Amino acid sequence: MEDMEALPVRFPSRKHNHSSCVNKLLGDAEEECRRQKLRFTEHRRKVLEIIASSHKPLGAYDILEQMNFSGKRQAPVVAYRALDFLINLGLVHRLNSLNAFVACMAVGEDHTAQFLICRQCKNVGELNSNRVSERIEKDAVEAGFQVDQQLVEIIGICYECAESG
Amino acid sequence: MEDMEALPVRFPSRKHNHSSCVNKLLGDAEEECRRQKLRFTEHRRKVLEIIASSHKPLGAYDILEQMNFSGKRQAPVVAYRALDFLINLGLVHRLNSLNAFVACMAVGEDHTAQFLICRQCKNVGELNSNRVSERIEKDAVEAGFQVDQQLVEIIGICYECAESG
DNA sequence: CTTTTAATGTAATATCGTAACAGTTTAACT
DNA sequence: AGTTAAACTGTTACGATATTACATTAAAAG
Repeated sequence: MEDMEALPVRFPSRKHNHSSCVNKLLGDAEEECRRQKLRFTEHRRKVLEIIASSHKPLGAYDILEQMNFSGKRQAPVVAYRALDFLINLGLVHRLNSLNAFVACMAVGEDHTAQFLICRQCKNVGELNSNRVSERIEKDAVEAGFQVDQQLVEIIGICYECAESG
Repeated sequence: MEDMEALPVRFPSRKHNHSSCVNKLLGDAEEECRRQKLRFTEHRRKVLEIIASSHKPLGAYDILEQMNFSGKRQAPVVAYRALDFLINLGLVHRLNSLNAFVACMAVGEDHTAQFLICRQCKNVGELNSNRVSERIEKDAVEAGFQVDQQLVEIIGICYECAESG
């Protein structure tokens, strides 16, 4: 029997409002940190802001470049530390096929992120399909494997790029 | 409706015969190269041999270390060139979450490799489930995304490790 | 207000991967 | 066979990604 629930797909449209989605994410971060009694420091805020301002995946060194407030270049470890923090909070995802990072588009929804990576426009969306994650879980278990973590990255062409040739 | 076909799972048992699976793979490689009129050179053979002799993923530099025949250290690019070749032939897979490489366990079967990575024994198996790949394909298409390539890595605990505590 | 925990600054280094280019081998074609 | 084109190799250098280690400072807890 097919599961007919709607797919919670999120792919960034070309014309959506960036600043509002950045603000939303920063708000979520603050709230989450308050709840968990974690510190939302300047570095962490800045890194989240940088990542959220792009739906294209950014490398750690790209992020680092944009952290030159006060003209001072930060050491790599600064970016990596903030990224680790944000990833643990579920606010940022790492794309293993690209060694790059994107903001989460479904904060707080307890999803198993599957990523849609457009190889033309480089935008990244999330296909958070329970059907996919359950299928993986079931088949792995059937194979005698106990699943802790799933990593699904789907490379192809997004709707808008397909449209425009 | 569920698809009831058997899962073609392959997870290396602790007691399987390595040398026979290495030989099989080398044989497949030779045959495939003959068919496609490609050259199965010394480097390529050696790299395949090294990878096939381990079901644990090996980094490019691990492989390189084992290429010291004639006491001479090879340059990294030597390993990467051979790896590219073997990957294109479908004889070797790259694990993006580990920056490492494993031998294919289903040569010539036209599969969309999904990897089972045991975080205890570090062995890697293939769960080549059409149900999974079709589910991903369908849901992505439904989301307006045209899939070129799937990358699925499943991290957890294998059967044998679960058994032995 | 002191103790402890968490975060930062800084330098060095490890790990992974590629570019560029000259030289050599192999295959293909007269 | 001799010539040409394509593929592979050797070598150097470098670029990109990520972590370790340790001293210092800031924040929270008691």
